[in-house]
Amino acid sequence: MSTSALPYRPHNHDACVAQALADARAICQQRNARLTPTRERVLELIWQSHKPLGAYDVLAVLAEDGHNAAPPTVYRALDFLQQYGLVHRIASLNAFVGCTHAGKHHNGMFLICRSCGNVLELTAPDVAKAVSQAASAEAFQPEDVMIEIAGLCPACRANAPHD
Amino acid sequence: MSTSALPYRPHNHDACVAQALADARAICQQRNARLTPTRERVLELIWQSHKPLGAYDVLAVLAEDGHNAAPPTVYRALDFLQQYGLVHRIASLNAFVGCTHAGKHHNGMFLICRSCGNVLELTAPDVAKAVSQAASAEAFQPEDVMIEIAGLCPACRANAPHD
DNA sequence: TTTGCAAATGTTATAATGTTGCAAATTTTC
DNA sequence: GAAAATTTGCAACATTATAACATTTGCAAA
Ligand SMILES: [Zn+2]
Ligand SMILES: [Zn+2]
Ligand SMILES: [Zn+2]
Ligand SMILES: [Zn+2]
Repeated sequence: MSTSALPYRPHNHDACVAQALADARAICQQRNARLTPTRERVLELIWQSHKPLGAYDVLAVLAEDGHNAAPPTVYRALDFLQQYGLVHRIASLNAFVGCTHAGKHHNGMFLICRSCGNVLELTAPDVAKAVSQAASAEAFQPEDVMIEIAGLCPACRANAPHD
Repeated sequence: MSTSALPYRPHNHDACVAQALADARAICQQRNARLTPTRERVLELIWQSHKPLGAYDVLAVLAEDGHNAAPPTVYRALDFLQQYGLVHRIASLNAFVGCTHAGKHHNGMFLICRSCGNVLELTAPDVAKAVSQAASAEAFQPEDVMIEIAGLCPACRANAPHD
């Protein structure tokens, strides 16, 4: 069962999603935030795909669910999930992925495979430090750091070595 | 004269634009690319504003020029300018800025002030190295690195210290 | 000069992404 | 239970970007 869209590293993705949802519930409870059914469903949908999911992709699945939702429903849910660090928006793709470090204070850095579309979120302290120093050197006060790297993942490199 | 929209650091912005255009002409000639009037005008408009300019902002100015352009005209010009490294697209803003390192091989890193809207492009070798190492550690082959940092520029920090 | 081709532009329509505003429903608080 | 706050439903709209095809332009070979 599961892993129809082969993720970046093989694993039981159903368990992966279930864990993410459990974490999300815990985080929201701790912070007195309401993980309503719609919000939870949106989070689940985003997690089920390791590939970034667009807002209108989410909307389409909600429609299949029988949920007669309009764009604001999805965008509001996504805003909420972002606010609580449960999903990230990938600006270069206009799409969203589940945060793999939810709850922890972190600045994600995303490796986006241009071939298979999978995305891996990393926390790279060296990168964060270098970015912070570069900003400081300009007396700039960073608040939101966005790092998105498009390229080829290991699997796709192996499949197409001469590119 | 000029500098109606105060840039990040004070300077004669007309000269700044003129230099950028001269550089662009040289780069295009060297690479046998045609910097046509529309392309050059779009580049000029983008340079005239230190703040990122949206495609439809460009379109509006072209209309004022009397140039009855449609969206594809602008997007094509922008594609061309990006391809030759003359402008960058800021994904988090859906907008474009002139490249301050045109011709040189570089990966821009952008400091975007959320208060005044100005953008500073840096080349930070330490950041580039750290990113490259982090990607290597995942056996990922980076091709396009996007770093956009939203925050407060020095001037705006000074104006609103307690935020 | 003319002809032929590729690159660039014009034109129309449409797709994709994201927002505003307000009313109704739900949940929380008192 | 009533009042207040949060969340959702809904309709319209705004912004950003692309597709498809016709036309023009720049350039070079015949
Ligand atoms: Zn994260
Ligand atoms: Zn891949
Ligand atoms: Zn640049
Ligand atoms: Zn500023």
